[in-house]
Amino acid sequence: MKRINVSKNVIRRLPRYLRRLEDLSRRGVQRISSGELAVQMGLTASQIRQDFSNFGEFGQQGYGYNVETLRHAISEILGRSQGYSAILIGVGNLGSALLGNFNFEAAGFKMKAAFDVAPRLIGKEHFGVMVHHSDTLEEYLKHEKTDMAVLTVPQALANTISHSLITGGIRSIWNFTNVELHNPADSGVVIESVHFSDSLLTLSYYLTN
Amino acid sequence: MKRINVSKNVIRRLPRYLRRLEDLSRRGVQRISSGELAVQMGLTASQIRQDFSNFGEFGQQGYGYNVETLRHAISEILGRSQGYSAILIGVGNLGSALLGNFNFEAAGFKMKAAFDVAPRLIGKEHFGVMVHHSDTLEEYLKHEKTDMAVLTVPQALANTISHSLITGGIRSIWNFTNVELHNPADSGVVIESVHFSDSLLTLSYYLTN
DNA sequence: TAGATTGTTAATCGATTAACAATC
DNA sequence: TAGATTGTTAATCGATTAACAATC
Repeated sequence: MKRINVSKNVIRRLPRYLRRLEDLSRRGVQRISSGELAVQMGLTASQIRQDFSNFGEFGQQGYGYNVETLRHAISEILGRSQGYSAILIGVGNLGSALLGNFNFEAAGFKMKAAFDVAPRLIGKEHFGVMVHHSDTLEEYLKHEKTDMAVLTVPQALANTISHSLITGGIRSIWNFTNVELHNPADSGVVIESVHFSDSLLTLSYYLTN
Repeated sequence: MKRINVSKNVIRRLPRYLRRLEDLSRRGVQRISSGELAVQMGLTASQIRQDFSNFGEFGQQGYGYNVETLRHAISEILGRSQGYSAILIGVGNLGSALLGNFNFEAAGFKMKAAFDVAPRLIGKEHFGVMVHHSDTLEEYLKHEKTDMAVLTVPQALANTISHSLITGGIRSIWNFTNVELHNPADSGVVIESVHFSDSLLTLSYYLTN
């Protein structure tokens, strides 16, 4: 695999390809051409072939792509079989919703622990995950190498906890706080933010204009 | 305002500008140049001026931008004062999290009603919002012009309900189901999807590569 | 074999950056 | 006034699309 400087746009399309391929696989489709995939996804065949060619050669002339092979390849590119370890900070409504409904396993993450300050939660399992007091977070990180932290704390705490996580050696943060986290350029920590309000305001723009 | 064909990239940046300007406003900053804003946001001054120029002239030579004026202008461009009406379908963990924590008012939406099928919820207020039976959705839409529906139902129901919403005359759908909704090209319905798993897989990619 | 479709090179299109006259 | 900074035009860069030889 070459993978020299793959553009952000391409990377953002990979999960969409994966979702479509999983759907095709589920429906028993065994092969697909870039042309057909393009129609289904509202892209051009050229773009699809260009995108894939960033990572290798997955097709066959005259045939197209084997759905299962391609699905697996993209899954690997996205690192879904890496078995990353995860924790969640902030077991409120949203934190609970993620613990209870979101399939972390399917994305290749193992949810190891949760953290909160509410006495009623601490020391108990919540959706199968043990909740610890937030004060023990730094100690936890010292002993448990953790690849990803889901951040679902109140806005006021966002950067404080983010700082603890980064100095504690976390490798990435999935940020739901709607706060722009401060991340030193040299930290190497990956931050991916889900900004609900940005999304809704974008919708509002299209509604208005 | 010209607004001839504003690019998607520009539109996606607007909420970020707004967030930054609100922050500056809160901190009492009264004016800012494109150069300073660029440093704070990790963009170029050129890009910022280009972006704003899509919508009009908000600055002043030799001075820069008045924070409050600019904040208000972008807020209006995004339609935040339009007072849109909203409903939410699917009062599960995630639906509840949004009803309870997300500030719809701040984004210019009034949450009018919620829908679910669980008997324990129906007919009661949930975070100040009355929950109706999903069977009454079509009837509701006939009588109440509704600008936006938050879709937080299980995946299996996503496209069925989405279809009801579209035929019922909804103007937009904020989709949290992680399902690609089928939307007839001529429906004119705006669909904005928050794909949690796409976001996490993107994070996973950066972690892996 | 003939038809289909890939991976890649070349052409085009669009977005970002640079430059600068206008002017506060 | 001089310095600062805008809005916009021009230049550059990158991403998408088109074309096509290779080949299954």
